[in-house]
Amino acid sequence: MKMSDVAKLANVSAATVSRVLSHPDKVSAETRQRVMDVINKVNYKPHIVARQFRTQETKIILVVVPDITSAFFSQVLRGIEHIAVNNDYQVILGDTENDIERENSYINLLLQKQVDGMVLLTARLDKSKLEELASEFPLVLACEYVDGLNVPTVSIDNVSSARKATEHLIQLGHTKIAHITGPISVILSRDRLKGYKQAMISNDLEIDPAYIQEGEVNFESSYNQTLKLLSLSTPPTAIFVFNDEMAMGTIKAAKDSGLTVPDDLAVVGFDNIKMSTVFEPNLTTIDQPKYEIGKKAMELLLKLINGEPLKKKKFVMKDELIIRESSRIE
Amino acid sequence: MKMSDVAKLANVSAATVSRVLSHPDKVSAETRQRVMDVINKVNYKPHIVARQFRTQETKIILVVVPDITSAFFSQVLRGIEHIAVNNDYQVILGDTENDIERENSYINLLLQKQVDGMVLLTARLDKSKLEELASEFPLVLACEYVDGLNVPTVSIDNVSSARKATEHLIQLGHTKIAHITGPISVILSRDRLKGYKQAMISNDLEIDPAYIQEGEVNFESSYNQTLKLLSLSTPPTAIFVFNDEMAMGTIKAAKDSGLTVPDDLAVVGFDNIKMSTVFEPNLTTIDQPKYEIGKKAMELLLKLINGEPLKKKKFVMKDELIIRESSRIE
DNA sequence: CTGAAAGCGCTTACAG
DNA sequence: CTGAAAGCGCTTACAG
Repeated sequence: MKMSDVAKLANVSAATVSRVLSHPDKVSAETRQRVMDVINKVNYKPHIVARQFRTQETKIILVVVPDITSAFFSQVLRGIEHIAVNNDYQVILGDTENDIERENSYINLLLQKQVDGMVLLTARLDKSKLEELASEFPLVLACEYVDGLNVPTVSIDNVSSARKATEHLIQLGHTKIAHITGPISVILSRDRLKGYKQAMISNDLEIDPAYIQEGEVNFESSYNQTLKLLSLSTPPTAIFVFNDEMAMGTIKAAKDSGLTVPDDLAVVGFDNIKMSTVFEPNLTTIDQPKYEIGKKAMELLLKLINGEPLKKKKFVMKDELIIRESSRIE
Repeated sequence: MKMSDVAKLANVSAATVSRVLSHPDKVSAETRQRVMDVINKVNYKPHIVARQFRTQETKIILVVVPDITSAFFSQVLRGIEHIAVNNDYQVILGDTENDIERENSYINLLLQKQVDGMVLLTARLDKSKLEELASEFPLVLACEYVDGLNVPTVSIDNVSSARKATEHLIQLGHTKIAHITGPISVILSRDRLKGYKQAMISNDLEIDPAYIQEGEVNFESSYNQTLKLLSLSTPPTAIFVFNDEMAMGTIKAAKDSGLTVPDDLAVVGFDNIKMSTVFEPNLTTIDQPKYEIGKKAMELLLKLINGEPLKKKKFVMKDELIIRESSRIE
């Protein structure tokens, strides 16, 4: 059943059926009713790909995620999805599993016009490549970003939030504060490290190079790096960790080493994923507005797609230090 | 830049360019090379929607998930995605957030031919509606299923695994065993409840109606239901809980009530999500082969799409009882 | 091995 | 308000 068949049954032209569906106000009430009756009777559904082809827009956007199983990104994704669906866009999921090759390959969907735009939740590609792409297609970065890149970006200020997290530990009286970073190739890791260093320096605390350990973004890696830190001749009394899942690994390592958190070791995580209030001790962490980041990113993408002007390109969302048991002194 | 432009530059017809891209063996090596040179030089990318329109297949499948932020479903999704991407399919994400209306609306993507097939990870719709849909479109159910429905389905045997979980508690000597179910409108909840009852009955244990509490699929709900159970005049000494996240809520409630797990209360969860080994005490649980379920479901969907015959329709994957601290007697 | 031609099912500018 | 016609960019059956 196609549009011309419906047209015949309703004694109108295909053009009129199309109008009834897409611009009902351009059709007389009487005709509209007659056409709608036929549509309902035969349960006609327009062939969307034909429409996409004709209008040259797919009403599909692509979201590229570094890890779909992450509690953090799935919340951002939900924010994106809500706004997308509310605006009649579908979402194609691009899970890269932190593989830059896969990140790269998803760009083809844009080049081949399979999607109208793209939200990158991971941005490991060349700056020049991204810039070129953004000049040609609607593109928004969220969570991850690229230094000095002139592309719409939504994120928190990772440097200042990491500084805030570290200063919280300093205020608790800690001086031997270690930091377990994420993969240093990722800018988020470098920015959080920067914030840690700023806090240490501005409080006249020495930064022991051995106190900075690079981890991977998972429980086990942080567990191991923590054991390493705890076996130093003067182990730290507090650790700021790249994210919450890793912070749980750190706490587990402390427990397994016979230490109590926060008494023997204070720990601060990052992201405020749901588990941070389930895990014991509850995690002190930096809350990122995950849903809002996704929402904002999708709103920007819609503006780009619709050719609306953007007032500004960098959107810094509000984070918040949330103090819980893993650093609280009773 | 379109195909006919490439054709002109290479001094061939558009048909030949198309063949170079889609059936290179049907073109002479020389011509193929000449065309490829032009394609690379001008960085031509075919317009995928035009191809979709012409071939009447989109190479996109839809996955409908009840909750994208769930640690369980994101693993299933990853299995689906891997097989999809390996077969040049893209995945549109349909997050219903347990809303049957949204589940229903995603069906339009199938009716409007925007996707070649669909994997349902939630199946709350009418049996007849699903059957009708499956007769017309490639459709696979996974995780959730519908009783007596003749549609390809991948899942574990929830009844027997729930029985196994309950019997584990019985073997530990427990007789006062409660069960916190999921929403009873969902078949998974009913099947796990059935398994619980079977285990109790076949071991001559009384099933106290007050020992069966319906929960929602989240930490808080199970926390509250557990408090209710623990305040009974003869509280249970063991609880089998619908899933791991809920089991964590149960354990938290026990702790907050001054009980020790597993000594005062043994707890068994379901799914074996990653957090079940991070949470303390580690959860005894039923492992579901999440990734493999997704993989299998997508493999079946591909067969349906390609018109290959299915040897059977019901695929029961292997689950496993994993005994950890939350029920272990030292 | 290659090309000319038809056609996939819509939408929209144009004419009336 | 409505219709006739063109055309979006490919693929493929057919002919040679």
